[in-house]
Amino acid sequence: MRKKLEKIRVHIADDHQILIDGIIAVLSAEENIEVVGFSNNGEDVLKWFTANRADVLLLDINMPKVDGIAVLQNLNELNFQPKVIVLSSYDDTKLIKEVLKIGAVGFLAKKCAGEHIVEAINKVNNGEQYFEKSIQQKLLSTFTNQSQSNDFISQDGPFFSSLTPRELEVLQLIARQYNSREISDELHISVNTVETHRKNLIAKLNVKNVVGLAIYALKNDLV
Amino acid sequence: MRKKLEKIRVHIADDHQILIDGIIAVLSAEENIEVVGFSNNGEDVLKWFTANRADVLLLDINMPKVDGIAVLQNLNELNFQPKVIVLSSYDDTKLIKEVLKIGAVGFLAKKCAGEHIVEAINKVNNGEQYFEKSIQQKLLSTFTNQSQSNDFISQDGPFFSSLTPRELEVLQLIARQYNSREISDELHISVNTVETHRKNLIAKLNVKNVVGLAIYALKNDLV
DNA sequence: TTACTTCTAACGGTTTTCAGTGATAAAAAA
DNA sequence: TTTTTTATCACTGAAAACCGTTAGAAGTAA
Repeated sequence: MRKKLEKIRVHIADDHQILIDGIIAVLSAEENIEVVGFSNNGEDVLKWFTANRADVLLLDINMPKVDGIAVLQNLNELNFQPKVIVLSSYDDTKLIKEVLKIGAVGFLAKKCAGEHIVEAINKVNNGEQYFEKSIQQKLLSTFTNQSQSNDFISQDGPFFSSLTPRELEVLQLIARQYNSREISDELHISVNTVETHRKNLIAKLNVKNVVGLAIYALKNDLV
Repeated sequence: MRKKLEKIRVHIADDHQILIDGIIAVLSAEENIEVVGFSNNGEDVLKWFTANRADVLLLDINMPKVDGIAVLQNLNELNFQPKVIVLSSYDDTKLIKEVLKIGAVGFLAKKCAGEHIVEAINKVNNGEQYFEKSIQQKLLSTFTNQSQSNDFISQDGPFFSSLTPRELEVLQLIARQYNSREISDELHISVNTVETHRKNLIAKLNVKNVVGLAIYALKNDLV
């Protein structure tokens, strides 16, 4: 095991510098891990990775300018792709599935303890996936529900389908306090169409009303 | 200066354990600071302080069960009161004024660097206040605006009046997707009353509709 | 005492949302 | 090519939100 000499290169991306400093402090105790860079927004992450490389990227979803989702999508075009562990304030199963689809290999809720970061970094660097036990259970339970209720709309939304581009547009405008008529003006479509999109959004995201939509938009940085 | 022997006792309250671990790691480098406890929700903070004491409390606003605001209000009843530095995701001037009114003596946005924590802890322990420069400027500018526009309703809301406890309650329930009838059930008041509160909220916060209210609630960690 | 704030409640009317249903056409995927 | 997805539009009726205004009771502060 003379691999000990090669440290795992880690980049941290989060808009809360205080959290980055904290993680750096936690990781500094690890001999085989080295923090080689950090960014406070998605744009800087992408810039950094054009000129540098890291083995593992700790990526916050909720970031200004370019959000974590967009970062993940853009990272796919790199030659040397880092293993991405997503950091999130919310252990939302939809979000987890979303980021897994687009290349993340680990997921850490910010409410977890610092020691898990070390474990996560080591695991993903070894080619494994990393999830906390609580998240594992959540994922398993939803998968179970899904297979149980295979031919009707599950509680978690219709087959976890993601939003269409148009739905996203409508959602963003809703979160900007536009009402249906204003959205129809903005997008040059009928009010009826807007209301259809709105209804589909409420169903897909499994929320109760506009408030739920707004909160979803905000939590997912769509505003 | 033989006071060096007495370390500043710090308690950290945040629902993100990962952040707590980080701050602990940062503070562990300081000889005159000792982290003597932490909590992941407001209830635990209050429990801890009934049996223990600390010089400084780093308090997150956005916490489950009992939020930071409520913690601040309850801390006033303690015999030995800690100096409270509020941690927040957003450097919202309204929120800052709110927490200053109810006893906080420092304010740290989570996007700030870890080194500021040390500075903040030392300052408030010395009886001073602590704000970042960016926040200082923000506060100054709003105070300036306030004096300039003294006798009419400013863009920032009517005289920056803060929300009443009841309005806060209603707002929180709105942000949880409750409709007026459900809120009236929950609070045991008439639907009309709820709607009055709702109208006053929309006017006070200068938003357009429920969506605006929900977003305000989320941005100010009221959810 | 007066004035102010907060909480409560109500009325009348307009606008918007929401649920359900159905339908068409183009594009994309199988 | 057939099927599915996406985007579009329409109608209805019920529920909810929104607007403006008024007003009493209770508590607090000047």
